[in-house]
Amino acid sequence: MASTTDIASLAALIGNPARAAMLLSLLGGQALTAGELAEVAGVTPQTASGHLEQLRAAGLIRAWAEGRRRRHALGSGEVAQLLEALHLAVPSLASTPPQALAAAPDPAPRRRAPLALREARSCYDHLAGRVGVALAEALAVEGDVGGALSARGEAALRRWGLDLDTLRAPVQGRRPRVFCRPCLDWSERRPHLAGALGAAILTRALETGWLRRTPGARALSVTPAGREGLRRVFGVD
Amino acid sequence: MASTTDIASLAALIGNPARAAMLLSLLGGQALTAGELAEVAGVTPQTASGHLEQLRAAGLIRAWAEGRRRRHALGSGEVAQLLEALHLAVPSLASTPPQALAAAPDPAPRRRAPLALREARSCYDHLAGRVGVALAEALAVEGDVGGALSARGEAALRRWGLDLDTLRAPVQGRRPRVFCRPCLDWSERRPHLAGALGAAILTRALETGWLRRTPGARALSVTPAGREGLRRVFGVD
DNA sequence: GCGACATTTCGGGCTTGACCGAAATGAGGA
DNA sequence: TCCTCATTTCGGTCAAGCCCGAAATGTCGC
Repeated sequence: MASTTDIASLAALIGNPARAAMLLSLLGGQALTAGELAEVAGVTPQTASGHLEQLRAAGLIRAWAEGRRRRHALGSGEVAQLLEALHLAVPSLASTPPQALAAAPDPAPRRRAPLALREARSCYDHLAGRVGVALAEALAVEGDVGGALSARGEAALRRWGLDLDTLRAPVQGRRPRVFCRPCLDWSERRPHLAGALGAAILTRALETGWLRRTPGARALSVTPAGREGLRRVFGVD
Repeated sequence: MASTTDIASLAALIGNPARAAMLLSLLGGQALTAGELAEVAGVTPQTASGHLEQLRAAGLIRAWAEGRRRRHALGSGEVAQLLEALHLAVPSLASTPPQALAAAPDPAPRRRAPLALREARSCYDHLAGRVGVALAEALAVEGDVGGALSARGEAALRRWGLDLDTLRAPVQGRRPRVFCRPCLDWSERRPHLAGALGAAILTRALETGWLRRTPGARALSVTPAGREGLRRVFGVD
C-alpha cells in the first residue's frame, strides 16, 4: 500500500516547474535527449541532469543510452494518466494543450492549437485529435465512448486486422491493462480512446501507412491511403 | 493565462506531506473540520489553517462554515481522480520488474488494510472495497469492468430503481461526466465502478439502507437488508 | 456579556533543495 | 590518437516555504 509520503514525494517531483515542463514535453510519446529537455525546461544541462535522475529513480521516466546521448521517455501509461489528471484538475487549463504548456513558460496569449495538432497527433501511446475523436465515436455504442464497442465497431476492427481477443486477454504475470479507456481531448473537448485498444489502433495505423509521424513534431499526418481507409472501414471522414 | 507553472504549482501543493495527508483523508468523500485535518496531517492548527487556505485557493478542496467550525471536502471529481492517478503512479504499487523486486532495499512490512475498510468503504463518491469490486464484476460483461454492462447487470440495476437513461444523458451546460469508469481498488487490486454510475449506486445503496456510513470513519457497514438485497438483486455475496 | 472552543493572522527560525560555474567522464568521428 | 560534443559530478550560494509560539478573530452556550 502506498503511504502518503510516497504520494507526496511523487507529487513534489512534478511540483518543480522545470521537471513539470520536461514531463509535459514527453507526453506526446516521443523520447527526447537530456539536452532537449534542458532547453524546454529552461535550465542548464547540469541542472536538468539532476532532475532527470530524480524522475528516473521515481519511475516517472525511463532513460536509455543512444550513442553519446541519452534518450528519455515517460515511464509508463500510469504516468501519462497522472499528467492528464493533473491537467484536468487545473480549473483554468481544461482546454489548453498540455504539451504546449512546456513550450510556453511565458504568459502566452490564448492561442488555438496548431491545425496539424488538432487534426491528428499521438497522446502518449494512442491517437488523439479530430481523427482520434471521430474514430472513437464511430466505434462506440451511441454516446458511450470508453464504454462498450458497438457490434459494428467491433466487426470493423477485426476486419482491419486487430486481434481483439488477444488484446482483451490479460497477459500472464503482468498487471492487467484497461482494454478501452476514454481520454479527454483538449482540442476537441470530447473523449478519444486510450488503453490497450487505443494503443493497438495507433500502432496498426502506423503499420498500415494510414498515419505517418512528422519528424520532430507530435502531429501525425493522415496519408491519402489513410483517409480512404478510414472512410471505407470505419465510416470516418 | 495558464502555463506549466499552473500544473507544477498544483502538484507542488500535493507535494507537501501534510497537505497530501489531508487530501487523502478526504478521499473517502466525507467533509472534515480543520481540527481533524490538522490531526491527520500531524501539524498544529495554525499550520493546517495555512495549508487549507492554499488548497482552497487552488480548487483542490471546498470549505464552508458550520457553526464555529469549518468543514472541508474535496473540490471536485477531477481532484479525486487526480489523487487516484497519483496513487497508481507510485512505483511500489505499479508494475515493478521482478529483478527490481528482488533487489528491493527494504522489504517494507506489508501492512494490510483494516478489515472494515477492506469490506466496504466510500471512495470519494462511489463504492469501493470487497463489496464494490464484487458488484462491479457482477454487473460487467465477463472480465471487462468499466467497459460494457452485461444485459443481466443492466436489467438488475433498472429493477433496483436506477434510471440509467437519465444517468447516461449528458446534462445540458455541464461538462459531460463519464458514465462508467473503472477505479483501481488498493485493497483488492481489482477495479470497481466510478463515474456517474458508481456515484448513483452508492447513493441508492445508502438511500435504501443497504449500506450505512460509520460516523468518523471511511468504512461503510453493510446492513442485514443490504446483504440480503445484494444477493437477491445482484447475486453478490 | 463572559468564558470556552475553533480557527486565523503575524512574525521569526530553520531546513530543504534548485540553481549555476567549473571540472570530470564517456562516446564518436577524423 | 586527439578533439568535440553530450552528459554527469562536485561545491557553494541563495531563496522559498514549512513550522510553531503568541495573539487576534469569531461563534456558541449560558
